[in-house]
Amino acid sequence: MIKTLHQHITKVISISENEINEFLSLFSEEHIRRKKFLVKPGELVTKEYYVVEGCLKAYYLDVHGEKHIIQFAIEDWWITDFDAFINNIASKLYIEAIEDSKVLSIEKNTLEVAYARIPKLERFFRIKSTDAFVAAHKRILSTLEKSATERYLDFCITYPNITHRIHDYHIANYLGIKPESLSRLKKTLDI
Amino acid sequence: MIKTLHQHITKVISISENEINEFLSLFSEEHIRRKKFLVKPGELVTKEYYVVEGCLKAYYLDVHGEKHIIQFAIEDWWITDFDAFINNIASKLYIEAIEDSKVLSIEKNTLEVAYARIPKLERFFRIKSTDAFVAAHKRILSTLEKSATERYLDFCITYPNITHRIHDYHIANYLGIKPESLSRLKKTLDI
DNA sequence: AGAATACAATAACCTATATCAAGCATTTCG
DNA sequence: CGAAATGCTTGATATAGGTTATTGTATTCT
Repeated sequence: MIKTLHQHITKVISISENEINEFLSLFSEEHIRRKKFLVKPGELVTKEYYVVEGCLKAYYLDVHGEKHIIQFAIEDWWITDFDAFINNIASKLYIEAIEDSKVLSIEKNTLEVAYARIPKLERFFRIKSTDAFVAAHKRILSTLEKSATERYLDFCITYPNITHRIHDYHIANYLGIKPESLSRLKKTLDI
Repeated sequence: MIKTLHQHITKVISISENEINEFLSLFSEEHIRRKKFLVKPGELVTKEYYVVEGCLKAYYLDVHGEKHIIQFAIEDWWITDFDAFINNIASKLYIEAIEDSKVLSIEKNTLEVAYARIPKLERFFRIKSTDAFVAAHKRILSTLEKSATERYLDFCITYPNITHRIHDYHIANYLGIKPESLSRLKKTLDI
């Protein structure tokens, strides 16, 4: 279980066996059932989660009660409310399991201590952050530039492994359209 | 000129005078005239820029030749094509001065060497990256959730210092709407 | 198995923003 | 200085996607 995280890290930085084992020992294994929550609005978010197995979604409700999915996370992805986690503020997000899932969690305080003991980890998380930043930028571009149909096709290509695991209304929500519109859009694609 | 960058960094991390001066010495001052480019598509992006004075925009042209502004940068902001810079790939962006501007630039290689000599800098750029990531996420949320009018009001509140310095068609472009729509939208706000 | 619930598809109508086109004001430049 | 280019506003019309409602089909629960 820890092994996938081990590989995930050593893919990005070179680090001694001692150091990485010390770091991995700081994570806790958590099991979370479908429809249960890792994070709810108003809570402080003290942990960051690495997904070992399953599928989760991060979403929030806007002032009109509309749900907006920000991120899906499957195996080998990180998920948390980064805004809340980084800035020590109350979460605005729900993070909910779509499937029964297994995650590895680490406390923010623990992570800070680890940064001090093993500076290479700063590098790992800096790289992860910039990657995430670039991905977020790409998503901004796609909403600015593309029609719902194009975004749906992009989604299918980029996340083939997620598409068949989650409902259409989740995808519609992620794309920022209504399920009815996604349905209409899919019909025109079949022709 | 270097002083604003000095303050910018010491606001975020604590670092000795020797270390920060060593780091600051790695930057070059560049002057760039209105309508001139720091970056053009197809180029490798080897530098990151800190704006000391002036105003710049980062934009790209989509397959239909439509222009999309990703970011404005004024005094005390960083700008580059982060995707190209981080992943050593050809840029897809234009970075163009809207006003005559002064920037401090640092080479990627130089920055990597600086990370090795002064590990605290990893921390600084990790924090900057996560901040940028969170800001990008907020922008995603706002395009998913808000009307053009709401986004315009947000823009005016968030960037009061930019609004009066750039043309409406730049703002429209940033908001993802046509100048005509922004004009109409502003008319309804006056009532 | 049968009832209840959740999800997907479709249709008719509505709204925000795009598109196309024209006119006016302001800035830029020979 | 005057002509040209640039930017803003306004009007008429088009379109993507939203809203509401209905029906059919799969899941889930007891």
